[in-house]
Amino acid sequence: MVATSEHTPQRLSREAIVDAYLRVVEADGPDAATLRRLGAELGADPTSVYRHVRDKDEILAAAADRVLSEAAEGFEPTGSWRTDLRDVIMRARGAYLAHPQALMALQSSPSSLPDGYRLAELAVGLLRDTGLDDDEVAVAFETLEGFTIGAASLDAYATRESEEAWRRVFAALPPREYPNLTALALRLYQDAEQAFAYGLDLLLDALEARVKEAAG
Amino acid sequence: MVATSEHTPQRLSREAIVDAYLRVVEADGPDAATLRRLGAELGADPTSVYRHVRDKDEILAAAADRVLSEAAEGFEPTGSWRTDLRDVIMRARGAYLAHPQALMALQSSPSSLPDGYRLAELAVGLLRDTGLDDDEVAVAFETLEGFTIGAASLDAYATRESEEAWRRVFAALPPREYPNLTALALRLYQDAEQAFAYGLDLLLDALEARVKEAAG
DNA sequence: ACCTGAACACCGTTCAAGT
DNA sequence: ACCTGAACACCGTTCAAGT
Repeated sequence: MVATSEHTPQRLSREAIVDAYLRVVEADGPDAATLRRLGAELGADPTSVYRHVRDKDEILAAAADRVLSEAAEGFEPTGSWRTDLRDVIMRARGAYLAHPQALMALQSSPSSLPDGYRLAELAVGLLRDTGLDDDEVAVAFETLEGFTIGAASLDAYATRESEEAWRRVFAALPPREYPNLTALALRLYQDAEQAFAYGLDLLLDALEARVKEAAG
Repeated sequence: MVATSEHTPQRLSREAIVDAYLRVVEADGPDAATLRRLGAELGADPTSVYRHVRDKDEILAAAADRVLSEAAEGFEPTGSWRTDLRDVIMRARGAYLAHPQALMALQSSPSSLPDGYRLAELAVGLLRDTGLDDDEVAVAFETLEGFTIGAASLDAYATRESEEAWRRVFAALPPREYPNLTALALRLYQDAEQAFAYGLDLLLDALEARVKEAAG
């Protein structure tokens, strides 16, 4: 019966703040997650959170930690590096799609997340399993990271309307100067998930070819 | 001697505003380009620009148009789709690295740039030259677009310090739980340009293989 | 016809005051 | 020990007033 943290009924905590942040983003998108809105969500003054976190970036980092570690939950390796790497990357994409702002904030202020880097650890491990040397593993990891995070951030902010708007913009260009873009316009941006999978499989194809060539 | 636009010595114009925007970003980065700063740069009241543009997004779109069309200047096709596509993509990367905010703003509000889509037109044309069918050309274009824009936006905001911070974060993780990430930490983020080129060549390798396989 | 400047509705954040 | 609320230094933007 120690319960030192029990006898003061603390209304706020880092965990509650992260809960509120994730709830707001899932309900109304990343732009709705202002500190004033978090205060309302927590039934507290907007500035109360500063008792528990240094600044907003710390909330985003804590949220990123939770989202990333949840995305890694239940991963089961099959033994095939290609299958497993594809799984890991699809999980990372899901995390970025759901919480682009929290995850992107890590880029500008790298921080040491307690559980958040399991997917990255898995990806690096699987790349090393291929037998490629560590210098190539490093750039291959950066490639997959850039493609995954980059494509996901574009897709996270895209809507049915913005995709349609792009098709219209391209279709409306002067066909003399833009014969290919106008011809292709209506085929573009039909299915972001499928386009990502196509690109990812291209990258995995090429990596597999590099592995065979290095082994042969 | 018509000169209808001459007899009123207009201090501001869309062109002058875009000039000022590009100058500020090149001097002090995208975050410095506030409307108040643009006003100071133009020797005018911060709100004067609203006489010439609807909102800030319109300034960003006009700047994107200029940056993109300049990036396409001087392109000379060699006749090899792979060589030319690589050139086109590297030019697009340069534009995104220099003005990430202006170019990224296009994503959320697609607009019909007068000259800005020449690189996109070239990329689509080169992909069609491979002989792949138009549905595959569409997803291949989206793949290259996502990789190029995504990697460039990450790289645009990265600094020597943030890269070093990431290496330190990964190196400091508990090695029992993160054996691969800690082992690889110091090899990561050494040269963004080289890592991008590696990834781009992987994608081009895979596309070339798809072309051969479709032809054979 | 064009520019100014006060004002508005937002941000994240600080700090003295409350309980 | 924790929370409040006024206040500050910023944003982009609107609109009546000036020349």
